Amino acid sequence: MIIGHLPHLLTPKTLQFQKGGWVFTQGDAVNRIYYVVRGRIKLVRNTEQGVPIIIHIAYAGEGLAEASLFSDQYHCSAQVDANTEVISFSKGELLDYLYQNPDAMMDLIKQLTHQVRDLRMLNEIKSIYHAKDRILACLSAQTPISGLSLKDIAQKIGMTHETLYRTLRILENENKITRQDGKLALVNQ
Amino acid sequence: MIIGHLPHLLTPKTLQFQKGGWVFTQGDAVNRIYYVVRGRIKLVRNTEQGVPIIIHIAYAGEGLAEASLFSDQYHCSAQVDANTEVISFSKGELLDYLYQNPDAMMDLIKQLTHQVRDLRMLNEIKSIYHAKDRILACLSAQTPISGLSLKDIAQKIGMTHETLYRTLRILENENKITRQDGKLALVNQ
DNA sequence: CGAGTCGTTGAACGGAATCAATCGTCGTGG
DNA sequence: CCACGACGATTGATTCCGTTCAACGACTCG
Repeated sequence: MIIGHLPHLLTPKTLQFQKGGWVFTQGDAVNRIYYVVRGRIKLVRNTEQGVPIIIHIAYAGEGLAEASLFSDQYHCSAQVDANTEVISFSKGELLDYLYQNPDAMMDLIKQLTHQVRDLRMLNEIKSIYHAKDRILACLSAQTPISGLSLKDIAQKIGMTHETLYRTLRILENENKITRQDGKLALVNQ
Repeated sequence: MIIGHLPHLLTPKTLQFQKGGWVFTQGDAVNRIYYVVRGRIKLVRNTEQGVPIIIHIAYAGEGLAEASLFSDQYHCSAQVDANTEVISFSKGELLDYLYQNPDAMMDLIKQLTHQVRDLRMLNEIKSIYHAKDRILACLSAQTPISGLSLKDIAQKIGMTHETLYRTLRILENENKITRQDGKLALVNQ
């Protein structure tokens, strides 16, 4: 994560939010850049047609709308979905610091390229129609799901939690996967 | 795209591929970084379980596995899915150039953050169950689909082309969308 | 001219969503 | 401390709709 590499002079601020709160709302001026430390945050965009659409659900370790580093206003709202802790940095300070530290920039590029890779993979996993195959692909691909509840995993791979529970049960009975205290693992055939 | 900002001294190479050809294969040493100029390339990973999984399908304008900038071997294979033109740069030269040009790095960061945003949004769109809603969300969200065939769009938003055709017809009849020479557009209610 | 691909429509099936109910746990406040 | 509410995990029954398989016309490219 970006956080580990940032010097303290960047005046990070830690904030606690309760479910339902707003970290920022669409149209707000972008002054600070946020990262989720604990909890879960929903990014929602109000479209011109009036129908709000979910853009992303951010979990611990993720940044909120990093693209806002380069825009003046947030293009979406960030609604807290569970009790959550976020850390924030001044956008200006962050940009200045990056610009003067090639190593930090390169590091950020590295993180972003890995994020892109993971997201692309997740996208393809979501294209798999059958729940069984999707779950197996998710496990084969080492999609980062550690620390997530089953419900969150279901959300992440695009199926209802009911279907995830049922299909895990089937895969377990078929000896394709194992479950020990919530951790899923493939059985190497 | 990154390409526009790169100086000619980076010795770009342009290559043509026919369907079925391989740009690189899993395990190859990463010497060059590729971008799709025209056509379509499938990224495939062979998992330890032996089942190959599709990681991504790259269209014109996209980079292939930018994450490989920071690794020694490709972690997937790139198979040409249609007659395709790619441009490539030396990995070493590219890294050196970036490292010495903060503006170029910042520019790359900007592109990557936007890519991340787009991918996150696409991910959420794919979580929408009903075909109608998914298509409408895709159009509302201004997902970049221009230039893609309907078949490619179907692939991108995770449904079969048959379903896309049928649902577009329904949405057209319901006056929710319009189609003029293949271009889709929302009807502003 | 033929192969390949895209766009399109039809019919049938299967499986994932949906709604609903239960149980256990954890945190919170009275 | 206990009651209550919130939430995760789980299972059941039903409905619906997206996939699948199949077929066809139009078009392009070699």
